[in-house]
Amino acid sequence: MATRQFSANDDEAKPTLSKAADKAYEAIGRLILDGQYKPGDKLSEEELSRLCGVSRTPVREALRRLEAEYFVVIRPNQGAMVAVWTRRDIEDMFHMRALLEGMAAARAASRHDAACLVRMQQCVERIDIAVNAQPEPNVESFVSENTVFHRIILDAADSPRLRATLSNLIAPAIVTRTADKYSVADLRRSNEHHRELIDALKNRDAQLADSIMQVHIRAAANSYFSRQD
Amino acid sequence: MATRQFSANDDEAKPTLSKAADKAYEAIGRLILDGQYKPGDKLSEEELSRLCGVSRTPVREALRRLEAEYFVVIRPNQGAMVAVWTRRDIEDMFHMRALLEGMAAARAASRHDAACLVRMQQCVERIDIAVNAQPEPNVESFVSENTVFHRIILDAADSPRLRATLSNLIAPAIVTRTADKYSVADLRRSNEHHRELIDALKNRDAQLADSIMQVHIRAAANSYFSRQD
DNA sequence: CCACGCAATATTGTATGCAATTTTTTGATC
DNA sequence: GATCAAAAAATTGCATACAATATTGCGTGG
Repeated sequence: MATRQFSANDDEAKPTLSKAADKAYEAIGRLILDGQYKPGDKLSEEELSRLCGVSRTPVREALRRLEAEYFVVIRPNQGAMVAVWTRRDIEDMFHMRALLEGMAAARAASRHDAACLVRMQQCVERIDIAVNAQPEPNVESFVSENTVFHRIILDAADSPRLRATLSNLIAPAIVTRTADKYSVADLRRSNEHHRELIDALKNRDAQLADSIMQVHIRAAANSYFSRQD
Repeated sequence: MATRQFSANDDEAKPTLSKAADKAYEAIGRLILDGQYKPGDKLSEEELSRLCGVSRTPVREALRRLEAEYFVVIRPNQGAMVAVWTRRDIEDMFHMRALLEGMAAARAASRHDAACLVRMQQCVERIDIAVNAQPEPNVESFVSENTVFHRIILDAADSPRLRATLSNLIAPAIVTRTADKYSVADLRRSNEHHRELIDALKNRDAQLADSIMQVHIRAAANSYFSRQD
């Protein structure tokens, strides 16, 4: 749909990434994630078009997409800059995610099929491996498997609108997550929530699935904020 | 921000609507709302650029914005078409609105100031007038005042992210509302909810405000679906 | 030395032309 | 007459040139 993970593959199989606008979107997103441009930095169209190897037209389109996903802020006649997220912005996004992913979980409870549960179970097992890796947890693997897990539920919810809305909230969250490390205890508890979720879905308990998911996201928010400030 | 109401004024005072892209956005939005293009219809860039009196470049930008707001669907290399909303799509949007506007109401409960309440009270009174108009309710006035009422709460919630996300869900709802008439009973009940909301906000009861708002939106959804299908 | 205004510069916004892809038409074959 | 292939037409995607707006630097006056 509208959101990509800057490297994870998309909905439909796309033969190539030939589209210049996609290339720009991908490249700019990566530049921001990698910290080449920091929050508040100006994003010059010409500069980006040189870096991306395409003209300004697709760069502009990419910037508009990134604006819709809260990665950049565009002011008329003044160009784009990397969005600055306050603590409250991030809190609000966690809060909204909690509500909407809770809704997704509730819907998934009544719509999922057996294949979903199997795939979710596999995710949980891979997350276990990532968490228990020595000498320290494999955070990268954790994050990617966690993303897949949530995506399975979102797909099972089978609501294009919910999916589109949530995508714009989840993508930014990935940024913040990959940036730092969670404690091992946090990671373990997170995966416990995943197990509970699978059980709730198995029992087709929509209300419970909703609640667990909300707790799950709120806990992630707490973990996120506990370490730094 | 990203969303406009196709005629209602925007956040900041803008001297003119000189921007070609804005003009295109406005014009195309209106063409869709007025039914000149119906759901599923192809939106040719060249045709639109002629109708809007601007070149294809700003038309393309306008179409991308409208895509973000679920008004149009764009398929790569195949252009844009007016989005087709299934009943389930609309239900889902009401559901998401209920959750997020509930969140907004809860936040507003702890943040609002006196001026907010006064303005909301004025809205409610104007809605009363619209509802009781003879020989039949003034639906247009009802819709516009209702929009203002909800906007006041959203502003009081003071969350840029919530505001941006909700804007994309509310704009489409306006389309569906203006299209048909609600019963007088529905309109009255809706305004009763508004009064209850003001009371809850006055008492700084976040939980209650949340619940009332959710009921309010759900009721609107029911009214919407009860008449046609 | 600072404030203000104006010119010079740089950047965004729009129009147009060309390339790439899709859609339609046409015609040949079964 | 139907089916498929290939060419022609139309449309989207991209690059470039130009116009409009904002920013910067300089000079003048206080």
